[in-house]
Amino acid sequence: MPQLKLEQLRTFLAVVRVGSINRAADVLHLTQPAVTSRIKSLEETLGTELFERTGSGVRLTKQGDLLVGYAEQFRQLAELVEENVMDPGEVDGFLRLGVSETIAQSWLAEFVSDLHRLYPKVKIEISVDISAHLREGLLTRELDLVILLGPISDFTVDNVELPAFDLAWYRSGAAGTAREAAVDFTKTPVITYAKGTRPFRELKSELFGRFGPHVVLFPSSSLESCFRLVEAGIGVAALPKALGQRLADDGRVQEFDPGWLPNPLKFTASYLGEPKSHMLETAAHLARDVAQRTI
Amino acid sequence: MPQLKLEQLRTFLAVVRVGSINRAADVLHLTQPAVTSRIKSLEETLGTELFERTGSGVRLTKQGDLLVGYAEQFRQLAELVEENVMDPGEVDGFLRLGVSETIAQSWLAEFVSDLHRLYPKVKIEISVDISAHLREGLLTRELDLVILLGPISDFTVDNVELPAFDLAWYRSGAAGTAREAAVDFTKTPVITYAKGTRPFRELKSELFGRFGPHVVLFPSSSLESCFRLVEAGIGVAALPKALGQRLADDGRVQEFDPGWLPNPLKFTASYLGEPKSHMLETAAHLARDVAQRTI
DNA sequence: AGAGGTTACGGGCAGCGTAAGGATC
DNA sequence: GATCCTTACGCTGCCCGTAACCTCT
Repeated sequence: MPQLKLEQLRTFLAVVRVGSINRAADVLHLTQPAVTSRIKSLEETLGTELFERTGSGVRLTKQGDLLVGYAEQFRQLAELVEENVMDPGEVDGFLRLGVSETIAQSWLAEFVSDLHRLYPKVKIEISVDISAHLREGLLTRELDLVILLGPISDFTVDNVELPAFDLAWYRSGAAGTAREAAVDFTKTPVITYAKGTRPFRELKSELFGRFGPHVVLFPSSSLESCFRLVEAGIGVAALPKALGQRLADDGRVQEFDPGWLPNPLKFTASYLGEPKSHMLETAAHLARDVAQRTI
Repeated sequence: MPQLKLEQLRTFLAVVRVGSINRAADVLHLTQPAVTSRIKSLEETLGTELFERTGSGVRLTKQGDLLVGYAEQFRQLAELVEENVMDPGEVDGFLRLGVSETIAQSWLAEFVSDLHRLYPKVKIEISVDISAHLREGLLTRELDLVILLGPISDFTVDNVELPAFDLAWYRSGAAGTAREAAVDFTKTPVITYAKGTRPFRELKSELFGRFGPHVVLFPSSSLESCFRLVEAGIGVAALPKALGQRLADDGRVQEFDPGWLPNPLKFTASYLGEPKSHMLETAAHLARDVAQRTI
């Protein structure tokens, strides 16, 4: 009785992609019975079973496998319409955005603001986490776009390179600190990014190479805390100039030059190439533009 | 807010094809406000005007013209799904069928029965009319499939040739009629198909050539009436053997051989090639199969 | 017992038809 | 005034979420 609906096909593809009705429901922001119902009604209009219901999850039947190809083509076509005839202001959907804290502290607000202006109907969900978790989230399709210490070396992922964050060494700006006193890295704790992050690993390796294993590292999962610790004179830190400059101007911390610096932090905006989404591409490039404008 | 829907695109294409919301409503079996509403909602989801509303009808805007191409592709894709993954028993829709009376009197019932068995969910609407009107109906898209004295020489039309109806001469079977008496075509009225039909024209031309302008023709728009008139002894007629045989067997009419016969009646099952419809193709070929089986 | 899927049921909303209201020729 | 499209409005039916149930590991 009913006709084929694009919504059914999109739902079908989501289920195929994640291999489970339950997880598809999450991705689609629906309850699980709703997804079941959509699939059932699709099966009814086609007069065919699309999935075998096994005990643990679903598996495509022969007919279902056949439909996947057509459904993908429908998707592509809808994508083309969105790109070429649809007013971007009318594009609707969700964008689950994951960002590193460095980004959150610098130009995230401006990026989200611009993105919202371009796609006012798109709901943006923001998660701040370390790059390793963001990478995981992207690959398991829990996130759509991640801005992290990239690139992600996976052929399913497209990476847009963002301008790097130059680092600088900071120590307390308190009056008691002699401005010219040299910092002894074997005695002063070095505050840095959380364990498990690339900057942590690189800095640790660099410090070991230069000063031996006796350096003391205070990793912190909060950038804000890092600056607080530096300000309080607990230790020194190599942190993004883009974030430290303001505090240095206020005299709360001061920059110093021990003669070497960790590498700049190279971020990428990364997203899955399949299924192709023009909005995601645009958003990733918008991130680059905003970053260039801001840094 | 809403997503693109195939139904909207189908409606859009129908409006584009017939150039009017009113006529599209007829074709789609909807009221005219319903079509307006669908188009408006499509325009809203795209954020673009698709039609310029002139006083008399609608005209495509630039954006609308752009969408037509994509909508056609959606249509084709949906068509492919119907052909390849959909159970024919689930195909839904309308089929406006136009047939000549000769067909209606012979194998129409069996054809419709078979068609309904193959596509149980398709609503079939039957019109019986002369071939000229059926041709007109097809070209104005008021009919989807016509079975008539074809073919229709128009490149937009696909014609499937059906087995021809052989004719035979019939006169009354009443006892009073001498079985061997020769028929005088200049004295006996010749009953035949309605004015404006091809058999009428051909027979008239043939009779004039053989017997001069003094022959008397009684055209009738009802085949059943033709046989009644013959049976009552009003005149003679060249009518399809497939229809006359039964009456001859009953002795109500009798076949005779004046030494010549009009050409057999060649029918075709004809339908518009665009938009492509697998169901229509199948139906046309089914008509041929049924006819071959029956005649 | 827990994870994954289906069934049952109530409520909200989209979309249809009827009817009335412009606009253009 | 006729034709064509839009707007207004009530109603129906679809589809979602909640909740309970089923079935495998």
